[in-house]
Amino acid sequence: MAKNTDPRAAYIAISEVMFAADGYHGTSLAALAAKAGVSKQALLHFFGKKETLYAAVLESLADRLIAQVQAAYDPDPRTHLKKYFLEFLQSTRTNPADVRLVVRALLDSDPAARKWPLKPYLDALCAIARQTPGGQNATVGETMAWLSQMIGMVQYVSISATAVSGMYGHETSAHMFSNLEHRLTNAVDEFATGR
Amino acid sequence: MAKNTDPRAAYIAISEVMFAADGYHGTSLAALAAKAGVSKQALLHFFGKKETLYAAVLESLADRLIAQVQAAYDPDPRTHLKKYFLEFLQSTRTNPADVRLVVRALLDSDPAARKWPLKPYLDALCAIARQTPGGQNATVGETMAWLSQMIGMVQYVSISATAVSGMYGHETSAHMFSNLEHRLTNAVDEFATGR
DNA sequence: CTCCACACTTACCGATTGGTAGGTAGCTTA
DNA sequence: TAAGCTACCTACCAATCGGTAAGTGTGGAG
Repeated sequence: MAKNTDPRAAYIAISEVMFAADGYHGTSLAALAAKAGVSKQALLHFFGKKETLYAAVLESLADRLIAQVQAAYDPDPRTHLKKYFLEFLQSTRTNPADVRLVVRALLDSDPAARKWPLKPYLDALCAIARQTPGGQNATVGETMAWLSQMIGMVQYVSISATAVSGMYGHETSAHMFSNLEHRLTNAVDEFATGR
Repeated sequence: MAKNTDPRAAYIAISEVMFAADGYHGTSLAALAAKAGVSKQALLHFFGKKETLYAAVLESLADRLIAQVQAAYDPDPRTHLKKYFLEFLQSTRTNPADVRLVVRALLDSDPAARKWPLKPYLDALCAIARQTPGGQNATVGETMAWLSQMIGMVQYVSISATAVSGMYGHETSAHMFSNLEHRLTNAVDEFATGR
């Protein structure tokens, strides 16, 4: 019953890293099992299907993203947003798997399947943004549009960091991160004051 | 010899759409062949391996991206950039496959493999940006950092459009595009005038 | 008419895929 | 102690994977 020995959570953690690295189709049950040191059937025992395991990984990811938003809490919504985005940017350097998973989930999202595990995360950020002075005059659509651009910049910089490092050196890549810090802070101020 | 009957180009075009939709690992040779109305071996006859076909698709993509940059030419580099980014944004709505491919290529890019087919495209944009008054004071790293954020916003909005439409309605998604148009134009002015 | 390169084809291959069937060791509960 | 649950295991399966081998038909050059 102890959580530190919950095999299910351990399998999800291992699967997340591998799905993030190679995508859903690029990651086989056998490879996941080998990494976990068990047989395929240990995974199938808990999740039944590969698809269900992937869904569990995305759910766990969503929980972590929301927790990160809450961890950056500040009574002032503008400061809350700033703190969150800077920590979010920082976390993409120490833990790139999450961003890769989100982008892969976006790419693979089936419009027909209405299940969208990351919606609560976006809703949480949207609610905070609309508490700022500038956000009160903004519609949900405007707020979401702005949010997507914020998140998009962070995620794109993160996933392209590897390639950019290879092409132009890691200094250029590092520059992208520091440049983005200023841009994020400015953008939050811009939005929070209503432009 | 006539280009409109060149089977190789036709196979690349079909493969691009399918690789963009389902990724490299999610697209089988059999599926590609079925879409093209030929057998697997028709594809292997031209490309030898699936990997080579994928590389040809990326090369074709890079050519098209560079052509798009050149098509937006204007004697004034600032206008050139504005025209390009707006057309780039527009093209992501009419032809989402390209953006999806780029992002997938970024996600799947192997740091060990030094081949990076999209570098000429980035170099072309970088050269134009550094011709602007503000760009002349910027290092390559600063310019690349800025460029990545521009491209990142466009690409993220494009790939998340499907999911956002499902979650918040297509009006919100449309708002993201129009909002981004202004932001891109302003950002080019900001960069070109040196902040 | 012959030759031959081109653009394919069918037939087949071993390896790997996700998934099923059925068993088992160990702990917990009655 | 017997029953039952959890957390696995081995053994196996059909389908599909990327890729090879060996032709086939057609159209143009000599």
